Amino acid sequence: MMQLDKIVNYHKALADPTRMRILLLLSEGEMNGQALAEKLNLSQPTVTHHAAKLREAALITERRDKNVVYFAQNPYFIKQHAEASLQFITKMGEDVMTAEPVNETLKTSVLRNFFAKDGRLRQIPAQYKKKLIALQHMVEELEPGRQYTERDLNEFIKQYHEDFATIRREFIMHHFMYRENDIYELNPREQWTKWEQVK
Amino acid sequence: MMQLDKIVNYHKALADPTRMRILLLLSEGEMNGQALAEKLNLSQPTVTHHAAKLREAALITERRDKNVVYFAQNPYFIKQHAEASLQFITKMGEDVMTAEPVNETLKTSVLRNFFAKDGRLRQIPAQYKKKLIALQHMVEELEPGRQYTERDLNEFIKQYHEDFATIRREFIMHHFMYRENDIYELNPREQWTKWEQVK
DNA sequence: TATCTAATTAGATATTTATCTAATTTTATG
DNA sequence: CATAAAATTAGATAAATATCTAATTAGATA
Repeated sequence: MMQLDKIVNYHKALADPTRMRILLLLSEGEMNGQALAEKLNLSQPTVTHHAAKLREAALITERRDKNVVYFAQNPYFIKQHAEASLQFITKMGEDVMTAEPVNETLKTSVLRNFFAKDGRLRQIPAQYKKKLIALQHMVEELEPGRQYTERDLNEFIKQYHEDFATIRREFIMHHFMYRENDIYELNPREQWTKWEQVK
Repeated sequence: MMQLDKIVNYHKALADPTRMRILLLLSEGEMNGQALAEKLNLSQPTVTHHAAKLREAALITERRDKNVVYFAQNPYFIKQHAEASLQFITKMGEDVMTAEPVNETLKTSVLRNFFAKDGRLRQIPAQYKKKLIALQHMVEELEPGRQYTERDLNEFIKQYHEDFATIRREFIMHHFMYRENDIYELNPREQWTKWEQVK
């Protein structure tokens, strides 16, 4: 099973005290290999070794400046993987959805189960398809062509959910919106993330 | 560092495909050792081995009936550990709290930062102390001596947060309330979880 | 070009660990 | 008490992996 390996690899990446300490150090900000080696009292090759594993699991990113490589946390993926894993293990994907409906489309069921009567988003779906449906539902209330400041957008999102930062990021990530010079604007619908047959 | 080992062990427990498959099977409901061995095509000792690791990490529970041992997921701890780990790595504990205040008590800052103006709980604090403060804040609005049905209690909690199930469980777990015959009631304040000097 | 620094790659070693078979323990039952 | 069924424990083995030193590569600069 594909999904399973991915999740196991995520946990393998975190199943080592040295790598955990690296992430901990990086939570303060980026660091280069040498600095990490020193802080951890390890050789540089050892740091390279662990960095490779963390990179494979998409938990860190790297940038090169001259001949020094700076490592940084990738908090978005750390969070995504943590949620996906929890979901996978406990099948909590369905916990809001009491039972998988048969006579209604996925979209209807997401709208019914993840949004409260007052229209607020109960929780961000962790399953990919469902998340996209929820995002799209919100994004459809934005005005095409209008330029939103970050503040505007945050306020808009807060109507639905407190965690505006995550949702704003998702809007960009899935190409519902784009940002230029700190101004956010809707993408044309054709560019919105397409996913397989969500009827 | 103590915390670190605990979190690493949690991930070690999940960093193996066999154990992941066990949890997956258990997400459907409890199973005994033989059944697991058969489903996984492994010997019974191997199952025992993995079960021990999962138990050490508090991810499963076991009950014995006659001479067969039934394993079951411990979804509460799975979730707790996932959140604690995420928190630990990304230091998200402070993410709602923009900066650690100096001139106000922890309690004031939790109330200010985790509760919205309308009184709702933005998110359940993941840090232990802060979580207790938030729980206590809510629990103080319950009537001493009143007997709450589960429905009553859910409604009460939903005033604050959608995830009433988790919060209800926390109320019990930290001895703010107790349940008897499906009726919930406040514990006297003296029994509420005491924590170190949260002034 | 020669040299210096940071990083990676290669290769070796020791530790951890997933799995098995065989033996033992636990609990129930004829 | 003898037998049976399920589980655990003991011990062995093979695979995975964390770490090191030595050698190499990448990039910058004198």
